[in-house]
Amino acid sequence: MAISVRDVAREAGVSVGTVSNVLNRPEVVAPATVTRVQAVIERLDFVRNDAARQLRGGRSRSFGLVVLDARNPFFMDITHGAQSRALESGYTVLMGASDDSSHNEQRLLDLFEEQRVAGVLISPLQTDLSRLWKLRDSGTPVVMVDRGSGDRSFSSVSVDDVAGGLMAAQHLIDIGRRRIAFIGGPVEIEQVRHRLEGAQAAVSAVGDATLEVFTARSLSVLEGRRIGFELAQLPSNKRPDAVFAANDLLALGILQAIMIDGTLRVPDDIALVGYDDIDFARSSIVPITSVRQPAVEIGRTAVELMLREAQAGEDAVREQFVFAPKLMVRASTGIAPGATEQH
Amino acid sequence: MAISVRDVAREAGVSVGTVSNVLNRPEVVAPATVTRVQAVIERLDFVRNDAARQLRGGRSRSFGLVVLDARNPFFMDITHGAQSRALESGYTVLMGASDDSSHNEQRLLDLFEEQRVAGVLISPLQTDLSRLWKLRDSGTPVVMVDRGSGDRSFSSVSVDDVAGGLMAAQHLIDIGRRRIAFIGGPVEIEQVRHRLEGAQAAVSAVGDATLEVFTARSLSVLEGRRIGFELAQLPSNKRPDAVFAANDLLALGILQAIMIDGTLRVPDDIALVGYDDIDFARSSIVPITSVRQPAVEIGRTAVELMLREAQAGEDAVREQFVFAPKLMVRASTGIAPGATEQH
DNA sequence: TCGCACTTATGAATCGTTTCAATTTCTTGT
DNA sequence: ACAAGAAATTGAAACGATTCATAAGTGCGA
Repeated sequence: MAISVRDVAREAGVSVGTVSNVLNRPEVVAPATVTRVQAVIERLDFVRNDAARQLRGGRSRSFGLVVLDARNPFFMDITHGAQSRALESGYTVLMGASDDSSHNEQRLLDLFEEQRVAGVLISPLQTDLSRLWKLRDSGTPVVMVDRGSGDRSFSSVSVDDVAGGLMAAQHLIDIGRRRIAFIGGPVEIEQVRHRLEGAQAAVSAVGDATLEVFTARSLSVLEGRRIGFELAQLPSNKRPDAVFAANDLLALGILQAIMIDGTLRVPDDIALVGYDDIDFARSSIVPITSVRQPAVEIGRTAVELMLREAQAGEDAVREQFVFAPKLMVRASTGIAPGATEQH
Repeated sequence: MAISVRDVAREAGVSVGTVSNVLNRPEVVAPATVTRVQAVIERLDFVRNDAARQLRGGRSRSFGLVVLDARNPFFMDITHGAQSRALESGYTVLMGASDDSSHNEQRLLDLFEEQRVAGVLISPLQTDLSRLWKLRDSGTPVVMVDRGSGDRSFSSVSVDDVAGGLMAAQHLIDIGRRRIAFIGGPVEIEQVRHRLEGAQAAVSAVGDATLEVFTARSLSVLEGRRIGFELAQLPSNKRPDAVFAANDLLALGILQAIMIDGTLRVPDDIALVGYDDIDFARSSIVPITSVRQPAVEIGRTAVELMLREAQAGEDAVREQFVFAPKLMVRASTGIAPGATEQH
């Protein structure tokens, strides 16, 4: 059924080796031959079989990317950045989501290993990195995304989450809030823990400020809504006057719940800060103050480090790239609605 | 370096054929042998080489999915649905975005063809489907996603866009609007044309209603914002009193522009209807009335049809699955903000 | 005319898995 | 104890592209 190099070779009156050369290093083939073979390729609709190519070559020309949540615009942007950088160097990106389940994470890594991907970019769920060590030992370079490599044993691209958490909480304190709620989870996610850590640092530096932690089961709009209703129903003497959500999806859900409930006003009764600064944070009912992370850049840089590491081979230098977060202040912490927003 | 079936066979004292059987049909191998071989596999950290598998098998166990815009939550949801259904049957989904460029579309299809994917799911950009015919002729089943197959030559999963456009415009007319603007593009996208068609039908059925068309360069938030500013600056006698945007991203952008500009109120001065009903439509500054499409279901169903078609082989029955759209009315066309929204 | 260097082309070996016809081993009933 | 049939195992062939050592062809100066 399918046409192979052999068919092309026969039809063009050359050997298979020559066809392969026309495909991969035309400069070593006589121009006339190149033309003739290409004509036959065209005529027969020959399409290279990537599996055979890969089998012989040992490695594929794809990177595997494991994100925490494929439906979160933040990770979409990372993926986008990674794809575009990879494409520039002739690579493809296979993306999969672990969706807060380390079982899924394992499955994806197994899958990528079977595919002999040229490298794995991962925003790991667990603190246990042994699987990643094993992966690298078997010859697959690994780069951590949106997560630093504490001991510098992996290349990584991350944003300083402790600093981000700190600036979020500090901002709430600066606008006069004292009963702050941190909403985030699952705690397995390092990013969440770091943001909380930063917030705690800011709060404990102020005598009369308190930080109450609400654990979320996932970083989703739905979960945010659930918790938002819970908050809205608290008696006013138990209710926080500010919320710092571990990501924008949660923040959006919380905001929805508060609006639907209707008894509280944002930011008057409750101020709200999110994290990631996804596009939709600025266009929500009340535009949400959020900690910005350069998602597309993170994706691009991760692939960049990957390419370097793949090039260098065994004795690769591990690079840790850390971006600085930036607070985007909007109506949910006090800027009047309708006023020109910060960019 | 890497362990192969041969190594496992040697170590376990069996033939390679038996190792393969343990991997693929353990029921034909004696239980004791299965155990022994599996132990060796475990011990040596053997990982199947998918390329070799595929080469021998002729086809990969992945489907290729081409969407119009990977960062649009609507397509994210389709992807999500497709992934989850595919996984249930042991398949993987490779997703790529054409981003309004038929060049990208071609590149992706070429890539998928080289990979010998088990099938291609595509939301095609162009009306010219010859590439898809060729693809199918070469043995790759094709299913159209979010787009009907007019002549029933392909299996497809779509939503009745004409009906959707009609109900959107009809709703605007019902709430008393007469100067309606349709904002959408590029016109190459069939979905956009159909939605416009539906809107035109609704408008032309009412004597004093008019429909003005603004062509967008892309279906993005940014483009929506550009057009939104344009609208906001029109003198009141030239300004539409209602906008029907071809998707929610555009609608969101338009809304942002109007809010930033600050001279107009939604829905009082301009009512707004979007399309797709992405999660973020209901949590925007003014919750947006939108035409709902069951995105996750579309993805799942597309893979379902794909599986059937792949199973049936040559003489496959082409099925056209058409979902009905549903109007979700929210504040941007009049429901008081804060009131409980429709679900 | 010969020899040397250089350009082209060749085709067998290779990658690692799966398949399947052939062979060996095990059960059973008599 | 033996034949017949079932169960388990074997190993060579095949998938299709790439590589590389080798061979064939060309040009040119002596």
